[in-house]
Amino acid sequence: MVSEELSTAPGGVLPVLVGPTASGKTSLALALAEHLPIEVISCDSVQVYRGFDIGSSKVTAAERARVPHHLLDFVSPTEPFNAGMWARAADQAIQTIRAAGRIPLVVGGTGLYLRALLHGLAPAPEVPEEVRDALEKRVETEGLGAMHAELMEVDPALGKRLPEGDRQRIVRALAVFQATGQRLSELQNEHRFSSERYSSLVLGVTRERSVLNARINARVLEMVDMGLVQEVESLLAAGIPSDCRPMQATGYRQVVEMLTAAGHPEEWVERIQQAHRRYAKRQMTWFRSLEVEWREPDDVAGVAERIQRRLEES
RNA sequence: GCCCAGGUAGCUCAGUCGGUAGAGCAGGGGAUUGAAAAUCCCCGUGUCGGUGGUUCGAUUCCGCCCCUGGGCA
Repeated sequence: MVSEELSTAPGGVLPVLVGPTASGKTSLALALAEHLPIEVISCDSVQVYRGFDIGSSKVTAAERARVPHHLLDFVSPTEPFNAGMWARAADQAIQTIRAAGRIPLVVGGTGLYLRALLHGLAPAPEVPEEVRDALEKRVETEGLGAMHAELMEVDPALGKRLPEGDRQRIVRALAVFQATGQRLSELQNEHRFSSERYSSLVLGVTRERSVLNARINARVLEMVDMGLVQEVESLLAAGIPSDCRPMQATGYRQVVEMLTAAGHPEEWVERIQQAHRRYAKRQMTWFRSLEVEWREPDDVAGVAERIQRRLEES
């Protein structure tokens, strides 16, 4: 429940590269390394986990040998992890890279993590798992409606804002109140992502929707060829529970369902492709709300120059 | 060739006792404050197969034609 606040603002411009899944971020980042002394900080909520490689399109060992990557494989799949922890780890990585005289480049598509890094999070604590588990049980026995009603009692502002179906946020808000006696809405209102923790340059790449969809479909097929199912099977065999965080992620969840389905798991590949397409759509919603400077995915020289120029300005 | 059942949204279908239509899925948009690849919210005009007829009015009733599936020859 201890939380160092995310408030320090280290100097220097922080370049960031965003884009939906399969848009070509990784190749662009790798190519950029030919022009600039960059090290990549992965901003990805699944790639942080050890063993979740194929399904999360993690860069290969060979690629990592070419360009140093940070914040990959540093969390155990069963360990609690969250945006605040990621942002703190990213702060560290940025410092380390800068201390070595190199350029940190944040690359990824996890909107909340990026926001947490650039603007911090409300001074709300992490809540003990037990508190949340207890609330989850109550959702099962008493129903979500009752939980929402309770939230209306303790934190009406947030209760009004949250739809009755938003189980995750309702539980979170109640958990914060139980653990600290503070209303999450008040903590959030003080914060509002108003401060800039870094002066950043956010560049983005994407593709026309139909092209992106085709790339996503192809990439999922590649994952299957590379052994996505075997990856999941061996993780499960190694004792990683099927209900842990990363097993809920796009693609992994569908494979788990396919492996455990009693009926006929037909068309599971299509379902994974569809899940990724939908994910890309949600990612785009994050990026549209950011101030993103959009670039062509193959414009390596142009992007390198833009980053260079911005770093010199500061 | 004859008989039957269908032809309505991208798909599967519902429906209109005659007043030009709506669900699921697909798809799209949005939200997002320590689970975020998570969790949630919103969005349904389409020659109702074609064409004639009856009618003030036809996607709906009638005739013919076309297409699909099934049955009989």
